[in-house]
Amino acid sequence: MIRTRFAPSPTGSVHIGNMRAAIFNWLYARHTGGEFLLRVEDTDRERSTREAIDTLLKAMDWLGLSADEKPLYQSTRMEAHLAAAEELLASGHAYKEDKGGLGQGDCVLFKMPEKDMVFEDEIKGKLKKKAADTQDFVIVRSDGTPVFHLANVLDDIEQGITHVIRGDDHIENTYRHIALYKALGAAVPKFAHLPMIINAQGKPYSKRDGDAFVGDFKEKGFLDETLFNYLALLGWSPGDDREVMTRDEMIAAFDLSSCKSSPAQVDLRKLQWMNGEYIRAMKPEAFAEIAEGEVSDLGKNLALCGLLQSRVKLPSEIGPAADFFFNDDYEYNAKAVKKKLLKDGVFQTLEKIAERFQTLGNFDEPTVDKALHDFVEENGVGFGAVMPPVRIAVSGQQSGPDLAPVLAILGKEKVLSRIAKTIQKFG
RNA sequence: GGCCCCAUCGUUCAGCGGUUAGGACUCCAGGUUUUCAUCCUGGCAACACGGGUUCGAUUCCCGUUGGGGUCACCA
Repeated sequence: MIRTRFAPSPTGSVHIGNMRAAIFNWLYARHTGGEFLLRVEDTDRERSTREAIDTLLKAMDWLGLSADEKPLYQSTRMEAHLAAAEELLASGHAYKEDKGGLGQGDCVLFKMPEKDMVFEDEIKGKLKKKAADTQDFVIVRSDGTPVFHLANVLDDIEQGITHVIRGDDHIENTYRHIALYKALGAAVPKFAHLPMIINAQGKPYSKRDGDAFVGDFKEKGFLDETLFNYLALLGWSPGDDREVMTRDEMIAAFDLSSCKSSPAQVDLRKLQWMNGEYIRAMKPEAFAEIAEGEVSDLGKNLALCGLLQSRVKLPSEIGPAADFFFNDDYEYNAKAVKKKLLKDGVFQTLEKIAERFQTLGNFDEPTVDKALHDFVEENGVGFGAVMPPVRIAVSGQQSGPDLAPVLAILGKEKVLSRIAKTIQKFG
C-alpha cells in the first residue's frame, strides 16, 4: 500500500509551491489506490497558531485534497522524538557535543555514515553524495527540543509513509534522512523531488512576486478546479496534449515518472485562460451563484447570467460587464459616442427604431430580433448603422453581448427611456 | 567558494538516435458575428555553446556557459 503525505508547517498562508507538492502527493496516492496523509509540523509555537492551521486546512479542503487519516500534529510527538534520540545515542549513531555559539551546553549530533551515498530518485534518477561532502548534524538542540530532520523522519515512519514527494530544495536533506532511517532500523521510503516553481527572474516564487499564496488566487476568483488543474500541469503532463482535464482524468494519467525535473514558472495569462474555460463549462446555476456574489440580484436573472458566462475569465469582470443592466446612470464611453453616435442621421435612426419598439406588444428576444432585422430591411440601411447606436444608447458601451437579448432583458420601458435620454443628451 | 540539481518557441508541456521539432497560453492575420467574447482557419516563434560516441544527434557521454538549490542548535 502506497502512502504519501503532505507535511507543511502552518505559517498563516499556504504557498502555491507547497500546495503543488500536496497536489502531486494526493494525485499519486489516488492513482495508485494508496493513501494520502497530512502531517502538521507545528513545532514552531510562535507561528503555528490555531488560525494558521485553519488556513491550511481550509486551503486543502478548497482544493479537494482529502486526507485518508486524521492529521498528525508533530507537536504531540516530542517524547517519541526524544526517545529515539536516546536510542541513537545508545546505539552509537549519535553523540553529544557542546557546539558553543548561541546554545547552552550539549546538543545531540547524528553521525553521518563514512560511506558514499546514493539513492534512486523517482523523478531525477540516480543521486549521489560522497561521504566527504556530508556532515554530522544536530538532531536535538541544547534546550532539549528535537530538530526538523529527526522529527520529520520519525513521523514519516510513524505514519508509514512509503513515498516522500517534496520540493527539490530538500535533496541535500534526503541524504541525512536516509542515514537516519537506516540508523533507526526503519525501511527507507522512495523519494521524489519536484522542481521548484520560479518567478519571472528565475528565483523561487516568493511573496514579493505577489500571488504566491493559495488565498490570493481564491480571492481573485480563480476556481478550485482551475488552480488544481494548472498546478498539476506545472512539472507534469499526461504525456499527450490534454490540458484541461477532469480530476479523474488526472488521477488516471498521473505518474511520478512523467514529472519533469526542471523548474517552471507560473503564467498568469494561461491561468486566466484556463479559468475562463472552467467558467464556460460550469452549469448555468453554478455560474449564477458566482454572479450573485459579485452583484446582488444578478444571480436571479438567468438569462443575463447566460449572456455573461461565455465572456468572463474572472468573476471580478462580471460587475463591470453587468453594470448597465442595473444602473440607469451608466457612463457613456466617450470614444464610442464620438465615433458612432455623433454622426448625421444617427439620431433620426434612433427615433425611428424607438417608434418601432413602441409598437411591439411583446418584447422578448425573437420579437426584438425580428424588429431589428425588419427595420434594417425596410429602411435600406446596414446593421452597422443601427445596432451600434442602439447599443451605445442603452449601455453607453460600444461592445457587449448580443444586442437582441440585451434589449429583451432590459425590457421595453428601459430601452425606450434610455434611447430618449440619449437623444436628449447628445442630440 | 565546496557539493548538488537543471537547460526545447516569450511561457508551459511533448519529443526518449533518423520528425517539415508538435500541442497549449500569449501575440498577429483571416473567417463567423451589428460589436465584443466564444468558435473556426492560418501565421510568428525554440533544441544555450563546444567537443566527442554514431552511418546519423534535440535526444547518449564529457566540458563550457547560464540559472537554481544547499552548506544553521529554521523548517
